[in-house]
Amino acid sequence: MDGLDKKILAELQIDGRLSVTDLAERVGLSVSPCHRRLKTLEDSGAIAGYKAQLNASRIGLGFSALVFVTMKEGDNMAVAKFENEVRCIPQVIQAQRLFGEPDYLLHIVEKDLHAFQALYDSVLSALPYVKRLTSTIVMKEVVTDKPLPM
Amino acid sequence: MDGLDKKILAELQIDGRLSVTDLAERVGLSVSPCHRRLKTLEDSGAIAGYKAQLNASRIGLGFSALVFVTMKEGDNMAVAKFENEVRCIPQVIQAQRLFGEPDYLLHIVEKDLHAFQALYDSVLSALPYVKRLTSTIVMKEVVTDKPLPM
DNA sequence: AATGAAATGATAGCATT
DNA sequence: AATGCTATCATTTCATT
Repeated sequence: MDGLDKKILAELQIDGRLSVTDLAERVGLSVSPCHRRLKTLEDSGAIAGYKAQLNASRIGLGFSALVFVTMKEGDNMAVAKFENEVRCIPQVIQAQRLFGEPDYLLHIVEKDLHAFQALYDSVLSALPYVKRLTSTIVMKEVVTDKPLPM
Repeated sequence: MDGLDKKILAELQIDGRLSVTDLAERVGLSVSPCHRRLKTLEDSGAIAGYKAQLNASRIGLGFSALVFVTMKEGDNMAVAKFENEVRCIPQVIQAQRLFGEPDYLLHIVEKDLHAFQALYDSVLSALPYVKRLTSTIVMKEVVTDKPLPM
């Protein structure tokens, strides 16, 4: 991974739909070698994929909350089972396992506070091996989806 | 926004580099109307942009932490000044203002624990209007960049 | 508001340096 | 490893239904 590869990654984090022609021009390469480098970056897994960034509130998801999860002592499958359940909840758009307590942070999006309450009562509270849930409402996204520093 | 628009958004959240030709086929439309809908979704802001998703640890950013920020009582510019400083820190890839205390959650990526310590001591501790910082190391990303539910 | 067709432009493979 | 060339495929506009 040299400077040209880093330039390619930087450009594609700003505009993931750049044509290889435009990309080549921006990084100062002609089309073919740029295309070859791009494929290598994709195949190596450095580029995991490409995604459209949606404006959540424009598609009816104006509410966002964080839920901290503290786990009970469980058997050695507790972690895997809990994580699999979490992955199946569409409103959980991000989940992280932490060192120490709480054990997890879940980032939730919903239509509004009422929809969140319903989700909390019926789905989140029913997650297995959970000792305690603590939630915090997000007031504002200050920084989202920032390009990774390189 | 009808069902076809939602299908278009769902597909582009899975693969943001889909050609309009492929997209049209997947949503069951011919190319031109699909192209027209896509432009409308982009122009309306429902699609904010497109981005390559990078594998952070593959580009030397194997360390991730959360930093909770509690603010001092400040003048009425405190919030704006703090947020502008936060936006300028490349390692802060996500920042949210919360209701109640703590006031902010910052999501940080770095090369390793040492790089994080350096950032913490020299940059994060120097942020204005801050009363207290609390940090938590992320053990594992369980869910990242999940498509929004529609 | 969707379709088909046609001109312009992009992609991807291959031969060359 | 980068370049230029070329055939194939995609994008985008416009006329039609």
